[in-house]
This record gives sequence, C-alpha cells and structure tokens, in this order.
Amino acid sequence: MSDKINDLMPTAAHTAVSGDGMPPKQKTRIQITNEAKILEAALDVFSQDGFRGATLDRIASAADMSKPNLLYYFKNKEMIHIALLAGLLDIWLTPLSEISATGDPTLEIGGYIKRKLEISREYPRESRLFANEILAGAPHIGDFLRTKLKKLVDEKAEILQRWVDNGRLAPCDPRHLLFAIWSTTQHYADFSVQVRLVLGLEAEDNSYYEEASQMLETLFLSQLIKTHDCD
Amino acid sequence: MSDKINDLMPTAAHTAVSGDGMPPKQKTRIQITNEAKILEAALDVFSQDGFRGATLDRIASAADMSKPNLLYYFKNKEMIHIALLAGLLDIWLTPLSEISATGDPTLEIGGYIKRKLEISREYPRESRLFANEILAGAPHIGDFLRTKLKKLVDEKAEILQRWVDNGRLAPCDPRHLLFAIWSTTQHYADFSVQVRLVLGLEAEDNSYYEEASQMLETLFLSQLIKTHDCD
DNA sequence: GTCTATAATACGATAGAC
DNA sequence: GTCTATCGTATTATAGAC
Repeated sequence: MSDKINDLMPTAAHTAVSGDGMPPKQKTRIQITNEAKILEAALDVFSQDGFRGATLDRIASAADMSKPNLLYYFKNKEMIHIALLAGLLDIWLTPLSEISATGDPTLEIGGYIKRKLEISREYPRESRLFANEILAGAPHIGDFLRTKLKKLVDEKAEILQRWVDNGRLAPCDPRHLLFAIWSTTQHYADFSVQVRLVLGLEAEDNSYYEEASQMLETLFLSQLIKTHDCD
Repeated sequence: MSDKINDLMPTAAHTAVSGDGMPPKQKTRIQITNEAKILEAALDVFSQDGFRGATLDRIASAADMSKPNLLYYFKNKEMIHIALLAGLLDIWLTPLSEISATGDPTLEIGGYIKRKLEISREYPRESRLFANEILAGAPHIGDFLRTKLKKLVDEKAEILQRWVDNGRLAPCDPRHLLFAIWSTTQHYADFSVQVRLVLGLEAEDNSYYEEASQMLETLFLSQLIKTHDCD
C-alpha cells in the first residue's frame, strides 16, 4: 500500500509503471495497445467495485485476455489500480491549477465549474474510481492528497480569499467553496445511477447534464458572486 | 440480488430480516444485542470497502465473533448488507418527507439542509455505505430508488416548483436543487478523508462541519432564495 | 507474448459436537 | 448459542511449455 502516486503521476501515461528508480523503458506497439486494453477494462471494474471488490478474473474477462497474460503487463492487481489513479489525477487537477489570480472571479470560477462538469460527463468512471478510493480510506493516494493536492488548494484558496477581501466574491471559506464545486459536479458521475432512477431516465442517458449545468450556474454564479450591491 | 428493501424498510429495526412472508418473531435479548453488534461491525466494513470488497472474516473479527456464529444470526453476507441499507433509508428520507408546502421556503429548505448536514455528521458510515451501494450500481436498492424515492422526490419537487412559480425561490430545476443539497452535505461524510487531508486536520477531527454549515448557508440561502428584488 | 496447469491462500457457507 | 472442523469455490499469483 505504498503511495507511489506522487512519483509517477506526471508521466504515468508514457512511462513504465516500474515503481522503482529504473529508467523508463521504450514500449513496443503491442505493449501499448495491450496495456491500454487492460486499463480500459480495469477502469470498468475498479470504478464499480473498488480495489478490494474488483477481481483480476473480471478484469481479464473484460479485457478479453487470460489472467496470466494480464499479469505479464502489470506486476499485480495493485499496479493496475495505481496506474489508473495516476492517469486520473492528471485530468483531475489541471482545471484547478488553471484558476488565475488576474482573471475575473465570475469567469474564473464559472469556467472552473464548467470544466469540472465536463470532466464529470466525459470521465464518469474515473470519478467513481476516485470516489471508491476515498471511501476506502485513500490507501493509494493519501500521500498525494496530503501533499500536492493540499498545496494546490492552499494556493488557489489564497486567490479566492483575496477576491473575498476585495468584495468581488461573497464572504465564504474558499476551501469549502471548492468542496461545494467538487461535490456538486462529481455527484452527477458518482451517483449517476441514482440521478437517472429519480429522474426516470434510461441507463446511458446523459441528458440531465444540461439541466445540471443550469442549476450550478444558478447556484454558484447568478447570486453567489456579487456583481453589484443592492442595499 | 433481489431488491427486498422496499418490503422490509419501514420496520427493519424491530422485526426479523426474514425476507419472506413470515410473521415477525419475537427476539430474545441476546439476539438483539448480537445482531446489533454484528450490524455495527458490518457498517464499519461495508462502508469502507463496499459489498463485494467486504468479507465476513473482517466483519466477524470486528464484531469479536466467530464466522459461523455470525451466520447464525444472518443467513448470509447479503442479508447483513440489506439490513444495514434498510436501517439507513429510514434515517435518510425522513428530513425530505418533512418539507412542508405550507412553510416558508427559506425555513423549509434551510432546515432541510441543516438536518442533512447533521445526518452527514452523525451517520458518516451510513452515508458511505449508501455511496458504495450506488457506485456499485445500486444492486440492492435500485427498486427502492426507482419507486419510493422517485415518488417522494416528485412530490417535493412539485412543492419547490410552486415556490419558483410564485417567485419565492430563484428559478431552478427543483430536482437538481435537491441533488445539489444531497451532494454538498454528503460530501463531508463520503469524502471526509480528503476533506481532512486537504484542510490539514487529524483523523476523527470533525471541526470542519462548522465551516461547512456556514458555507452551505451562504451558497443556498444568503443569495439563492429571493427575499427581495433589487432591480 | 500467450497459453495451460497449478500452487497457495482467502472466502462464503455448512456440519455437527457441545 | 457457540464452537471447531471442513467443504467447495474464488482469487492472486507463479511455473513452465509453446
């Protein structure tokens, strides 16, 4: 359960997941396609049942591969999971890191919410993979959250706080504003089954994202951010 | 994977989890205490690792019981899980059902958010149990969501819609307003590990709920609900 | 690189003594 | 009601042929 995510995160998509200090090895074409096939299948399984609940049998079956062949490409179950998490964290954090202190609060926060909701729609399995990892106690990404994510949040919270101090943003705790954005956007991926059943939609029907976008704009932008005072 | 939750939900805490049409049997004191001990232990394990990831070994160990003894009280692993979900749904839905059409929108919605956040704080494991069940595709409570929950949401959405039509609530999709309330409040239970790591808090430190309460009031009440127009 | 075979352990559930 | 013993299967991972 070593937290190796911190090391391999930035280059996870292109280098071998060796975990030790070895130099990255050049990959053959078949390696690239088979590893991709495995990760695609594993994402389905891990995002549904979590690390403990997933089995190599089901991953191999979903990847249309034999189990030993799967383990030819990844040392063990844990390495597949870590590779997926590493790929996810990259997608995850880019939008947050792009919030700019020099921009307009409404545009910056609105753009962030929009991108987060797009990611929720485009990468729902990654969102559920992350949710499962957190629910399990973050055994694989605890270090990452404590160090890199915290650092980034601290940075961005400072920007938001300055906007609050300048009266350009309603008084609120910046970190909790981020939590609210994360939770509302990811909810549509993590709880999509519930959302669809409550709305009476068929599986795979993603039409609710239009309404979601509208709701989040109302919630976070129409009123929260002060464009003018009226009293 | 039969969805029996619908039947046993209302009386789950006091009657035998027989599942069939048998009349509820009177329980002995030792039955009551041992079943409670099992459910308490199972809640720890299921809420962390989900149904598939949990094992009877760890539940028995946490309950300080032998595995066969555990299975003397519950027919199998699934019955323990269903009993927990049944208990949870009761806690879950009461606040929603209490939203009153005759009340004041600010007080009704504000009260609902407050109660949901209290539940998130008081029953974080139940919240994570629910999250795990949804992430896994809601195999045990799909029917419940499709029928009873949907019905209740439809009812309450109508009330909210009337407030929107009367100009007492900002124009928004009532169902998505509920989703936003659910996601933000439950986030503090489901993602508590991440929240604590990002805030630099120790495990078990729940102090962030005060800030959370403030944030949600700002987000949902201070501006969202129209108390007056200024243009 | 891919396969069959299999080792070694984990897991859900039952049998039967007490 | 609780225990030890155990059955049958599932699961992770490896060995070794091809």
